[in-house]
Amino acid sequence: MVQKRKRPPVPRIDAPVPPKRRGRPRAYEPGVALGKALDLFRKDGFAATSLDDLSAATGMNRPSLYGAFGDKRELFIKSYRRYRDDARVAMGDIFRNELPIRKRLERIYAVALDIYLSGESGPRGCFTVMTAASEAVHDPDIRAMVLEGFAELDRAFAACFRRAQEKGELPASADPTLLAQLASATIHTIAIRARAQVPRKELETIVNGAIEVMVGAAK
Amino acid sequence: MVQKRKRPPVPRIDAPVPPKRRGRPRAYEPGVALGKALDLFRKDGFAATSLDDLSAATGMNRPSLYGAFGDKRELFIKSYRRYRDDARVAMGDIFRNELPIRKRLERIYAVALDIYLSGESGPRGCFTVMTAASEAVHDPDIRAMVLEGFAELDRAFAACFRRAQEKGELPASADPTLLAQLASATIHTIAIRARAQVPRKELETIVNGAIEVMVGAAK
DNA sequence: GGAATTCTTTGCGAAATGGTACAAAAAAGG
DNA sequence: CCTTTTTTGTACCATTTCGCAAAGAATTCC
Repeated sequence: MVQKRKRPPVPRIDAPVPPKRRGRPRAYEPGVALGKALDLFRKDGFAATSLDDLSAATGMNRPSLYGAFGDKRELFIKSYRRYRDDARVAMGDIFRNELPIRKRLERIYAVALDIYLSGESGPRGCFTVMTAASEAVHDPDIRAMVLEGFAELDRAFAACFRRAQEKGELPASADPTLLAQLASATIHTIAIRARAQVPRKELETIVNGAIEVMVGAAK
Repeated sequence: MVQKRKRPPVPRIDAPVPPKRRGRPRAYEPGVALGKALDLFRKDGFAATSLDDLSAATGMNRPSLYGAFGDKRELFIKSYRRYRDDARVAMGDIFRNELPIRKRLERIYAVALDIYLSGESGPRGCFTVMTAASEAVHDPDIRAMVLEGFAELDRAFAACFRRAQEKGELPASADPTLLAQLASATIHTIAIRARAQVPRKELETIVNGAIEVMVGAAK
């Protein structure tokens, strides 16, 4: 007995080290594949995206897709989760920051426009809004996710306005919940209009006007 | 020669009289068939609606559908035109009426909610918004129609606010164009949320808040 | 090296899809 | 009654769609 069998390396919490899986190694990275799937779904929507399209975009053939993510609907749901997670990190800092309310709103909408207008073949809009318009009607699970998405945005905006009110940036008479609904409505209208290829300039005009009404006129 | 061949009946302008067409008579009424097609497209969207579905709903078989309306895309476009025409007549009176601005907005949103929440199997939302989210991205013709729809609504709202301003219901400092964009944004947000089955009560809360901001706070 | 495991590849198949060809049917014209 | 015109009904075609089964390849475990 020369030496005890080499112990498996102590798994560090944040180790990106491949954990020595057992069989044939994957030919794809689940993360990037899911990203490609999300891109496609955002571009064409659920119904108009075929498994062949998804297969081509991810580089995985259909059985692999199926094995990794389940059927088309499950893949769509996982793509949506990914979108929400991405959006959360993109927005999170700004929502949490302690900037003046006006500055904060400006940054939020700027990031939103970046997200909605990105896309090589046309602006991709807001996936939550797109999904609400299509799949959410007939699929209860998807509907629940979309509703949670709306609610989360409403809450985040409301927290912003409440904080601003506490800091005296808004009059005591202002209603944070109401303002939040207006802020969300502005998000929704630019998301939709972006999808119809309204140019960024016009969307920014809408945003600036809305900000003016929300924090300018009320001050 | 007893009598000159009976002249074709003088065509009264609004005569619903069948004009004695030449061949086999139609087994459907184009108007109602188009209405059924519109219902389907609003429920499921373009991609998820098959010609079989359309055939079943209209009672026309596919060749007849094709002959009457052209291919699926043309049928979709004609359905959309029909939707816009219907919406115009439903909204037209209210927009033209000389009611106090607040009353007017209340009525407009009430009618909008009726349109968006109707539908036997779930609320059908706003067809313009739905189409903007899906087909408008890749189809220039459809995109043009959607953009015109947005613009028309913006203009109608702006005219409302301008008129209210002239009548002294709004301060001279108010910006009708800006207010119109807010009013449209409110339309868009309730259209989307309706589609996600947010109950009417909540949508009315959003509407009331928006009206308050637009004409209440500004007064 | 052989067994076990995990993923990939090929290919199939049953169903659905958009669109059309063609004959039969129903009406008017003569 | 025969022709012409227009619409219907049936049947079909080529393609696409989703999903899966079965065999092959790459890797670890013993």
